[in-house]
Amino acid sequence: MDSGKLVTILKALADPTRLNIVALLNTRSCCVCELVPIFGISQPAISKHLSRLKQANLVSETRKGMWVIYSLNREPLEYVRAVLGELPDMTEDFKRLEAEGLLVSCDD
Amino acid sequence: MDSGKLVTILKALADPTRLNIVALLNTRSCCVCELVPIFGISQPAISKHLSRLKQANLVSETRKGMWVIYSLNREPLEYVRAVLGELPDMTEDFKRLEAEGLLVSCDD
DNA sequence: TTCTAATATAACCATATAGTTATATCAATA
DNA sequence: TATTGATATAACTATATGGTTATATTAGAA
Repeated sequence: MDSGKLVTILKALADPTRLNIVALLNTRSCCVCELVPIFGISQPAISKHLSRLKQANLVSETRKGMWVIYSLNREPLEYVRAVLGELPDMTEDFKRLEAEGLLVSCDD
Repeated sequence: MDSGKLVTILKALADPTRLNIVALLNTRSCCVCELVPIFGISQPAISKHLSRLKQANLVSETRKGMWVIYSLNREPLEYVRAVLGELPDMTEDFKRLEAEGLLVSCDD
């Protein structure tokens, strides 16, 4: 399990404002100036949220004249769904831990 | 979209240690004392992580003598997968926002 | 009952996060 | 070129987070 990539995406999603941005962008792409009045927080705050989403590859931007249009990338969402739907089998890790003496037995 | 419930689960998952605990518990249930040496952090740190997971209903505990055995609840994972797989249609919200004059048009 | 082992909670600390205001950047237009 | 409007970045602040050590709780064993 690529814990790092997954954590980046999960952290990006784990905020109500960003989650709602994702939902809005799922319906249609928006520019920054549209999102500002919707959420009632400052424009820099929205920009930072979008930057966080972009860093997780959850959104893409295209400049259109004065505006920057953000749109949703669904692949990271599908990645999360895939990993959570089929968590890795850690049996081998348990065996390795046992071999390393890291696995305490507690009679369960 | 119940943003609050989803955010609680996502925040609980958005940490490498907790994500790995979830993966381990997916393979088999563990007591706290097994997890401590695996992650190389203090017992209270593990307890706090488990408490965070429990608060999101991602794990259940049963006491077994001196030990507390933690096991994975898969329902919250399925909930996340379901929501991310079918994000709500926000078309009505866009209409409402437009009616409230909150939707700036930027010619896209 | 006393002692020991497993777990949870409290108090604390350093860093991350989400917001703010001020300012810089950049594209369109006068 | 100068100005304006949209967005990004910088600097800052308050709170949340993830770790620590110390201590309380709880169950079993002596």
